[in-house]
Amino acid sequence: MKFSVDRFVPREGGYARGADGHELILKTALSVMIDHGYKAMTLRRIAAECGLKAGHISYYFKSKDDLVRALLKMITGSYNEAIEAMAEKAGDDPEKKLKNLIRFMLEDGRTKQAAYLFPELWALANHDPFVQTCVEEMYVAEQGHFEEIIAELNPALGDEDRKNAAVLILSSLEGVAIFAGYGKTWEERMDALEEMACDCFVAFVKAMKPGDAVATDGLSIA
Amino acid sequence: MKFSVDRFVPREGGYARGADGHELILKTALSVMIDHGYKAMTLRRIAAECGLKAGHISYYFKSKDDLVRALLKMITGSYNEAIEAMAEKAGDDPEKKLKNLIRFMLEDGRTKQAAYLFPELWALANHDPFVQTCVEEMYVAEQGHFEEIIAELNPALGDEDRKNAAVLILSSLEGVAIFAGYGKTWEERMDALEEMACDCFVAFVKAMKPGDAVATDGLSIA
Amino acid sequence: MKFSVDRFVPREGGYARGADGHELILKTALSVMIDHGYKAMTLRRIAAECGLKAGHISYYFKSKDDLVRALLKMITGSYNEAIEAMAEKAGDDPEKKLKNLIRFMLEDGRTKQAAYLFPELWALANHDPFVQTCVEEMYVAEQGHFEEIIAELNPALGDEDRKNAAVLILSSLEGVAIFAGYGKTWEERMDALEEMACDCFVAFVKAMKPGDAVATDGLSIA
Amino acid sequence: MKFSVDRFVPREGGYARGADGHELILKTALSVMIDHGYKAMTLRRIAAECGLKAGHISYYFKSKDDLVRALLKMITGSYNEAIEAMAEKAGDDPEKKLKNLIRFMLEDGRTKQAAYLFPELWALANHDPFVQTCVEEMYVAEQGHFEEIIAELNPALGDEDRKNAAVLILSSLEGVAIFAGYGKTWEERMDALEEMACDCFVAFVKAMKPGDAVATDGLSIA
DNA sequence: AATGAATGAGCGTTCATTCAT
DNA sequence: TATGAATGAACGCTCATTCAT
Repeated sequence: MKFSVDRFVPREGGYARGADGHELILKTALSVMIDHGYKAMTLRRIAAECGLKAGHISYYFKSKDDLVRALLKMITGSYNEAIEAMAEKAGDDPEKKLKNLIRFMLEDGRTKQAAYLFPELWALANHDPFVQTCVEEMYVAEQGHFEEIIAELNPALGDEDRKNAAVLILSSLEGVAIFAGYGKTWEERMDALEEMACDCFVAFVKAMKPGDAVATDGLSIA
Repeated sequence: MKFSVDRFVPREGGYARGADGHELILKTALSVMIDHGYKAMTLRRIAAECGLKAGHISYYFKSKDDLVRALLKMITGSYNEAIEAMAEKAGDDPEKKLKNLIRFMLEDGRTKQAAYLFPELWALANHDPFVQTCVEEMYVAEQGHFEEIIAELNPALGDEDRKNAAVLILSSLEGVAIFAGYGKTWEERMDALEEMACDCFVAFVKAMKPGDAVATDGLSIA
Repeated sequence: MKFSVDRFVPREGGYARGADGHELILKTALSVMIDHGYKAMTLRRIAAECGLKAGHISYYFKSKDDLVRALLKMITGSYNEAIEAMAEKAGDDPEKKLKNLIRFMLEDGRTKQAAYLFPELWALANHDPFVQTCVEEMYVAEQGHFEEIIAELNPALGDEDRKNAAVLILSSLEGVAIFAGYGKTWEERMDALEEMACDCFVAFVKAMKPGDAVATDGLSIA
Repeated sequence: MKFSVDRFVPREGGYARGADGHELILKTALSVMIDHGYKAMTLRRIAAECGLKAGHISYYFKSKDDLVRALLKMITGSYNEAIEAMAEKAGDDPEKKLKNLIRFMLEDGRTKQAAYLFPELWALANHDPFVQTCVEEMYVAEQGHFEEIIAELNPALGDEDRKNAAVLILSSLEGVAIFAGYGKTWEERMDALEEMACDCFVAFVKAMKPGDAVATDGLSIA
């Protein structure tokens, strides 16, 4: 399973004669943002790539800000769905589930979409509270998924330890995904990095000791 | 030691009137980029925050592109210097050195500068080969530093294993830094995350087995 | 018949609001160029004289260069049409036809339009290949018209003699037109100059001898 | 003898260490105007080609307008001198003198300087009374020279006839010079045009009849 | 639902000019 | 003399937006 532009579009289905206006525009906006960056995502360009005229976008979206917000909702909503879908269809073995999730996230980083989109989102989020909230919600959901698996893999852990471990793994994987993802110098190492990440984080979760969030004298592992 | 805006503007000449124009402008441009994002970094805004007029920026930088390039060189050059400085003043214990480096990177993420600047750079790099090259060079240097420490900590590792481990740790830390860095929801967890990251990655490097990049039957730790 | 600004703007569409934008803008641009020179023909000035705002010009012409090119095409196209129209409605007597053409060109020089426009075009042409080509094409057509009349007036002439005579007369008339045309010190002499030019060039063509481009022992006239 | 950039420069001679500031700047301004047109003749460009800085031009010329005026004075002054020099060293035969003058003017048109400079001057003159006066004065002097020769060649002519003939020939030659001069499509015809122009205008002057400025029933020639 | 016309603000840039040094 | 710093206006152009049709 991968995140794709098409996944962002379906909404309620039923396409009258091609795509619904909103969807077509959002889909096009997304592709412009991915291919040329947010700064190149002008209404004119979106319109041109839709086969529409610039002024017509305003019919669907009152302002560019509205469009951006709808776009963000679409993107993060789609990721939320994908995460939930993953959680449902996961098997029984918690170690396997964690590895699957790690591999899923890093595979996503190999797509142009993820590797080019997320830096834009992060940059936007730093200066736009709405974007920040959207992105945060998305990651909170992902974090919850990690927490569930970690709880299965090491049931002895306390709440805080579990949360922190989830955040560490989640954020690390995001880093690896955009650092060694699509188009990057380190892209060819991704296969090895996936295996390493699986081993590293599975071992870490297994080795964690409950009671103290951080073993002050070093972990007992090794 | 931290990276700060001031570190970027070391030279202080004996010029006629006030500080050297290039440095003042670059310093201001950087602060605008950090505080308001690249898309808000217009020549007029930089000029206004410098107390200059828009046209005067062109006196120092032939074009905005020139300014951006000089800015990039300044930023990455400064980070390169900081990394080298760290390498030189490190002690003897490789484990301590690795932990220091990990903490250093995550502490940097707690500064607004790093947390807000790097997403902008990554976004820019995806659509501007020059930025990509600058950022890459910076990370290659950091990667080299990690490799040296890893080689000391686990001398049995082969070249590829060592390189991959360095990339995994470096990119993970970048992810954690911006994910749980300045202004983010997870910022309050950063102390715990630092300790966890130290334990996780030190254990991982120690546990790595030479010969096969990944121990197929699970790591021997724990 | 005279060339006038209005002649440049023949088409009159049934558009929604007012005249067609392209034509209005080109017409205004022309009048600015005539009244104030090419260097004063800024988009803002054209817009202001149109009752538009500067940015709106870019809606009709992608760039100023595009506008200039369209303007050139309009000007030279209109002259080409006028020349053809003249050729068609000419009578039978070749001497009369030549005199008519001479008078036509010099009368044109008495209009502000011609007297002020052509020096701008020549200056532009020297540094802009596109303008040079446009202007050249226009003059080649005029030259052809002269050649036809000369052939009738002195059928014995060879190709080269005829061409050279046409170029001599055409270029001389252009010189007289701008030298003693609208607004010049010598403007009051134009009536006399027209008669003189007619006599001079008609006599010259009649007196030309075939075989050698130039009669080395002086012309046989007088 | 030709007009050349160097001819414009000598002034009072004695060059201290290279050229005097005024002269160097004017000379450079002229070459910029010829090579790139008046619209490209910016103070910055002149300064750069002089090896000076832009602000320094203002030390020599209070304003750009001052510079342009000095430049015009230099150009037309130099042409006036050349015309006088020609008049002095001319021989006895009036026909030869007229032909020499015609050839001189057309040869001048074959230089880039004349062919590129004069259209700029005419364009400027139409919108700047000072330039207009300068250029007019220059041509009045040339006209005087033509009148003298015509008086010798056809002493029976009245004042007005002589003046008009001078204007006709002078303006025609200016037309031919820039029309078939340096860099133009018709440049290769210039040898033939020189001969034709000599024959045409010499014959015309000789054939002119006194008493009526214009023979109302056609000239008696042919 | 869709377009073309129009606006106003802002962009990066260039220019002539001023002025202290 | 000569320079570097600085200004303010204008340039061509792009943008989001509005609105009548």
